[in-house]
Amino acid sequence: MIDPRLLRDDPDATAAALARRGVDRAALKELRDLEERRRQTIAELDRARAEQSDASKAIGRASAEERPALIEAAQQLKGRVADAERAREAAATAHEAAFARVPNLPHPDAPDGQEGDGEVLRTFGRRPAFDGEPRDHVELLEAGGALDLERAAKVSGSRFAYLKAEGALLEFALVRYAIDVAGRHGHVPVIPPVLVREEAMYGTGFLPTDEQQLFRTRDDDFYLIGTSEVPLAGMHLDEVLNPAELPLRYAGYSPCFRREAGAHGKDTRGILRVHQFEKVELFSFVHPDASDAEHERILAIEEEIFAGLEIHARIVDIPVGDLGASAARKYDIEAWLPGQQAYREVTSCSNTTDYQARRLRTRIRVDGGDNLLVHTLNGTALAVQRAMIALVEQHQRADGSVVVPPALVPYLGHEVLFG
RNA sequence: GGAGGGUUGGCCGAGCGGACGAAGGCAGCGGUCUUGAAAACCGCCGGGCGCUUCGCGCGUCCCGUGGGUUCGAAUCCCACACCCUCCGCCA
Repeated sequence: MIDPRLLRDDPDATAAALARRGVDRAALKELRDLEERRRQTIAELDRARAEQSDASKAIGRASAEERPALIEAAQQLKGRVADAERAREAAATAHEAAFARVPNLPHPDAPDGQEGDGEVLRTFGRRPAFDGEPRDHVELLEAGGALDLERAAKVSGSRFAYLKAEGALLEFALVRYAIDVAGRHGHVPVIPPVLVREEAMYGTGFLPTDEQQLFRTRDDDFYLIGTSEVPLAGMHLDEVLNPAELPLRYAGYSPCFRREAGAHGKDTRGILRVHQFEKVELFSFVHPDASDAEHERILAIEEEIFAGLEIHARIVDIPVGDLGASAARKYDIEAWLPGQQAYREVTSCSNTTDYQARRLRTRIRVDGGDNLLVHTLNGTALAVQRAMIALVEQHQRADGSVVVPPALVPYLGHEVLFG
C-alpha cells in the first residue's frame, strides 16, 4: 500500500509518479476523497465517544439517587456512537479496498515503458557456440534419465515434472551451492511454511491483485505460496524492530506453486513454466535509507551465483509498465537459452520500499519520534528448474552429455552429467 | 480425532462491571551518590489512528481475534485462532 499521507501532502508528485504506471488522475482524486472521508468519520466518532465516555464516568461518580436520571440521559448517546461507528466502518472499508489496488510508486531511476522495453544494464559470461544444432533441455534431460514429463502428466497433468536420478541430485547441488553463496553474504537459510493464511498473502501484496495465480486448499483456509517471499516477508508481521537488528537477511528454500492462469499455450514445452518448482529466494528487511544499496547488493549476489555457474546472461532494468504491484524497481537476470535462441528470465529482484512493510506493519523503533516502516526487498537466488535449463543447454556437448561448471562439482560429485 | 487448561505492556505477574492503558517486580534508559563501578534512591520506560499554534500537547482505540450485553467491559456472553497437558493416530 502506498502512503495515504503522501497522496494528501504532495498530490501532484504522487500523481506524476503513478501516471508512469498508468494510474490516472481521476482515480487519485477519488482516493483523496476517500481519505478525506475516512478522516472525517474518525474525528466524528472520536467526538461521540468522548462525550459518551464523560457521561459514563459521571455515573460512576454519582450517588445512588442521582444515577437513574444520568443513566437515562446517557442512553441517548448510544445511538450517536453507533451511527458514527457505522459511518467510520463504511468509510474505512471503501478506503481500504481502493488503496489496496494502487501499485507502488515507481523508483525515479526505473525506465519508462512496457514489457519488453527493459534496459539491458550489462551482460556477463561467454555466449556458447555450438558446431551443430544445440539440443534443448527436454531432449538433454530426458535422454539423461533426469526428467520424465509424460508420467508426470499422467499423475498430475500438464506443467508438472518428475526430476529423477541425476536431475534430482542436480537440484540438491544447485540449491546447496546457492544457499552457500547467499550465506557468505549474510543471508540466513530458512525453510518456511508453504501454506499460508490470507493475511500473509494480503500483506505481501499478492492479494487482492494476483488471486487468479494462487492455488488454495479446499477444506482449510490456506493459500499455497507462489514464492517463499510470502512467508519470509510475513516473519516480522506486526513487529517493531530495534534498528540495531537491521538488516535482517534470509534465504528461503521452498517449493513454489503457480496456477499460470492465462498462460495457456505459453512455454508449454519442458520445465520452464510449471505449476510446481523449487526456488532459493533472498529476502531483506532494511532501514529505508539503505534499500537502494541493498537492491544492488542482492543483484550482485544473483550475478555471482550465475557467473559462478558459468552461465551467459544479461541484466535487465525492468520498465515501470512491467512491474508487479509492490515493486518500485526490478532487475531481472535473463540467461541465454540455446534451445530457444533467446534470453529468458531466470531471476528477478525487487525493491518494494515500504509498500509491503505498510501492510505487514513491520517497523523500526525511533527514539523520540514516530516509528519508521522498514523497506523490504526480495530476489531470486536460484530458481531450480530455470537454472537447470540454462545450465544443461549452455554446457551441453555434442554427445548429449553436460560439463559441470567447476563451482558445482564439489556439490554434485561429478564433472560430467549424462556421460 | 477426544478431554481438559490457558492467552494482560520487552519479560514475569496482579486485576474478575465504574477514575484501568492497566498494580507490583525484572530488564532497559536518564539522574543523584561514588575516584570509578556496584548497591541504594529518584525519574522515565507500549502501539495504532485522528487533531495539532508540530511544542511539550489533546482526543480516541487496543488486555489473542471478531461479534454481543451494558450508561460503562481486561472483567459478563458467543464464535474463532493460537499455546500447553493427557489419550488416540502419525513422518
